[in-house]
Amino acid sequence: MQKADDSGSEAASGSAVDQVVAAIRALIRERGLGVGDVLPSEAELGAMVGAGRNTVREAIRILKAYGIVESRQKVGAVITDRRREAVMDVFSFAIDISAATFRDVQGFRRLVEVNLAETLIGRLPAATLAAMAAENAAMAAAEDPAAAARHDYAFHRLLVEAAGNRTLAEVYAILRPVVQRLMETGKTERRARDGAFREHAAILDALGTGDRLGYAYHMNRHLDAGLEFLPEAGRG
Amino acid sequence: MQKADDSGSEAASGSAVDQVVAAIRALIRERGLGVGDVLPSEAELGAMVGAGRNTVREAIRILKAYGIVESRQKVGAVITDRRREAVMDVFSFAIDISAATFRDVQGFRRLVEVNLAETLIGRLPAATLAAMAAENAAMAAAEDPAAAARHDYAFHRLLVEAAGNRTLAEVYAILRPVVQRLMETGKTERRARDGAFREHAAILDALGTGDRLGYAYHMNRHLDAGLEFLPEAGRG
DNA sequence: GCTCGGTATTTTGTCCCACAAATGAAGGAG
DNA sequence: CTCCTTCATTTGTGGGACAAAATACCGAGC
Repeated sequence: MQKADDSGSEAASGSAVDQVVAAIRALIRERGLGVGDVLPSEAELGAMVGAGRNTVREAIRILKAYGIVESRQKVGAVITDRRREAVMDVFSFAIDISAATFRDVQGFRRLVEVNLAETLIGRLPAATLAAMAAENAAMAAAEDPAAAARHDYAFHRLLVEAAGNRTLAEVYAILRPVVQRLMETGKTERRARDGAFREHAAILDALGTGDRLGYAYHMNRHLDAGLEFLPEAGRG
Repeated sequence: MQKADDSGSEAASGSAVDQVVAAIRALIRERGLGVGDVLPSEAELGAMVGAGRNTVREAIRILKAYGIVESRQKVGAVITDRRREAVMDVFSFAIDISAATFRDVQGFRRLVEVNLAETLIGRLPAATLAAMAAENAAMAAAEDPAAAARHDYAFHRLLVEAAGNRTLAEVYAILRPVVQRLMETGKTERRARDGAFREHAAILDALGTGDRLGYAYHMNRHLDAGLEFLPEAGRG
């Protein structure tokens, strides 16, 4: 009864569910569907691909988990874009994020943030600098590590967004759960939090005075310090 | 999709599937399950929560989409942590392609690739350099623009992957459709393709001789040239 | 003619059942 | 003791049924 072996369309990898996902992807692409458009009903999709409704439902369930569609009864599966929320949900699970992931993401931040000086210096509005200073002060004054981490992240987000590149900003939004959690582990000790505050201040100072070398130096130190509280296993 | 995560109980207002997801989360937390442990079978979970097997399957499907579990027949759903891959998969889904997007992505590439010199110079294996040269030659010799674009992208992928940062490599994999399409439009004219070939060669030369300024100069020029064939609208 | 309310219909949500496929486990033959 | 066969368990897929929700439609009343 299964193995319709439908040729012609996406020869997706393995399972029937994956094939349906691929078919829906193709459908979205070919028909140019965007946010607000509705997918065919589950029964229709099943007929199109030669799959049962259960299989189609599991495929749609994947897309829902991805934040790409929402389904409403009587209407069907509507295309949305809540992918960032989905990412937050993914990392809200109680599983610890591996040290290797932390290191890798921090390495990515180093590749990007340390080199932002060229783009930012001289082009950074005073308002942005002031906002960053405010976040830094709020971080130092925060009650708990989670709040401090939020302000720490906000500081860096302002920095990154000031570069004026949307792709970069979105990448940082994706990485936010990992980055912010790492920041949180680095805020439990008073000493470390004070160190981050001083590093932020030095970074701001370098940005204000146009000191590129100083910026790179302090940013490098700052990102290194963020990894200080990770277990030593799994170098990256 | 709530954030029950820390609260003691599992209120789980929403659908039955959401309740099962919450129950599994609670199970993972309470039993302290980690990577490698297996969840109870679908039938057992259904009995525990009072839900049908289909409902349980959809809940597990969400966790699979999140990269939290993998299921193998006869064994069951084993806990893994492929969340990073899952997140990247989410964002590789559908990217809108407009002139503004091209400009933005190219700007992101500039932020990253121009500054890779510090990381790469002196640490780039000869084999990688040779592979990049081979891709460059293949690009120049390619029959059609699409093939040339594939080799162009391969050249840059080798460069980026040589930095040894997984996050960066995965971000580039996400951007691949956009980047490669842009490369394709820049390969239709013979003159432009020859220019790209020479720029690649100059980049390789600078990498080989450790000429950081030369690398940055040529990479900047190269990325600029890639935008030459875009319509003028929407400056960045 | 227009508005309000009830009915009809479509579509998703959940459950049950059945069987196929995979695969680890147990048991038997050499 | 080892290898092979058989078995049992669990996921994978398909089909059917009914409930719930929400839109669409149609008729009654003003």
